[in-house]
Amino acid sequence: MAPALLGCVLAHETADGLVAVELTEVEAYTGATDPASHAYRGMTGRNAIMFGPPGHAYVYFTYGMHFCVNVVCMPEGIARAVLLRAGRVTMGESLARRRRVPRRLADGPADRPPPAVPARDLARGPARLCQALAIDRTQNGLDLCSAASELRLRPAGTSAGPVPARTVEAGPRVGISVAVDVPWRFWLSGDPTVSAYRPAKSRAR
DNA sequence: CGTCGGATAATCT
DNA sequence: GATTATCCGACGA
Repeated sequence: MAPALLGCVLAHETADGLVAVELTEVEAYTGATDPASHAYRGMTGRNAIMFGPPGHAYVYFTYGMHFCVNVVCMPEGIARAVLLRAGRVTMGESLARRRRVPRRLADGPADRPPPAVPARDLARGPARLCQALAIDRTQNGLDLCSAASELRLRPAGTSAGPVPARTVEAGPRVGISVAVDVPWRFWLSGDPTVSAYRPAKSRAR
């Protein structure tokens, strides 16, 4: 499922408008067989959506300030999902840019405005992807395959043409402290929107 | 360019 | 009480 999601488009339609992101980087989490998965030790309040029907959004809050979104991808009862790690904004770029709020809000009046965010960085990383698309707890559990849903996933390629041929690479997942060698991170080879963060948290002390 | 510390709170043990 | 599927700004090369 995970590499198959590369090139697919996730779109969120809100009162502010529409933002769409073409997925360029994902990670697979296989629940009961994966020590790094939120569902490894069974169902909890947070991960319940992972145990539900496929095609739904599993959104979680982490590090006290960030949201990340997954696509549930196995039948009801089997908790497996794909984390959406990065993408390229294809629609609503100005809206996505407006949603990126600078971290320092309490600056003196003489301060210059913060530098503009490069377009390639708007959805580069799982929390930034959610920020560009305005995804938070409100979207947890939504059916991504329903035409009536505000948050929709559509297949790769467009009505104007087929899926462009691209190379997929695989490697270890990011930011986890167990199962660090399992190569379940997938990305489009050479794509500039793929996240380039340190492979593991340097919290050794 | 790379590396590092800090922010910040829900979730789980 | 510890950990966390992260990001940003500062600093040094």
